[in-house]
Amino acid sequence: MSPAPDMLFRTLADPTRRAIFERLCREGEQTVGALTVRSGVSQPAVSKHLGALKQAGLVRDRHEGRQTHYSAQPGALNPLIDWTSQMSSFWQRRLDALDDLLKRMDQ
Amino acid sequence: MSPAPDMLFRTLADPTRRAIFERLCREGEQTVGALTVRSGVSQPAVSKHLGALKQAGLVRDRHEGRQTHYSAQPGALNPLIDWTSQMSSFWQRRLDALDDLLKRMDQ
DNA sequence: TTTATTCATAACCGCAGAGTTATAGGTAAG
DNA sequence: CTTACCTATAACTCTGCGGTTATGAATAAA
Repeated sequence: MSPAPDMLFRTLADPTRRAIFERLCREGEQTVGALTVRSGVSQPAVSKHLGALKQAGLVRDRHEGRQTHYSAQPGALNPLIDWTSQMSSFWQRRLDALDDLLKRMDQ
Repeated sequence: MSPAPDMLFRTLADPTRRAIFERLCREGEQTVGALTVRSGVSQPAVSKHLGALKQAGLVRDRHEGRQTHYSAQPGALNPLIDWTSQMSSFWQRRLDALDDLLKRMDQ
């Protein structure tokens, strides 16, 4: 029920938006114009995606003159990592319990 | 561009569907009826969500008489883990490069 | 000052998808 | 055989959102 993973999943669900985030991770800081070029969509669309990414805490913006530079925000993926490892631990724990049970039945 | 993370993100983006998956991870195998009870939505809605989860490889179904048991499929989250760690490694690598540069400028 | 550039916002459109009710298929119970 | 139960599918509605074009605001260039 924690809101953090929800926001991240919804934000990263869109392929275009995730592609933008990936580019920022791979290539570092980019201006809106640079991001727009190979995005396959219009500049306003890119701006909206960047707004969503920013609201999810996935990117940071830095204004310099008349252009805005965006960069990926590292730690933002942590809730996602936490969630996945938690899910993994759940079924792992249940496997352990099953293993335990079988071992005790063995004796 | 790999299709695996895309499917997982889209499937897990919906809160209701993710809640169902979480329950299966926490509590293990469940029938459709049991999952419907505290889901807040109708039984057909739950069935559709389970269908989506199954298509994404996140759950497995087991037919027993007139009821169907669903269980979480452990390894299915691996592409997600890979993707996040890859993104993390990207900006980590760039931070290392920056660190290197600063160190060399220092001398 | 005027013009050009860069980005964000507004207003609108179309569609994917999450929800519903109704119902069919298959299995257990009477 | 008939009835009741469990799940899946069909058909439909409606909202959210990703896309567009048009335009505004701010800054650089001429």
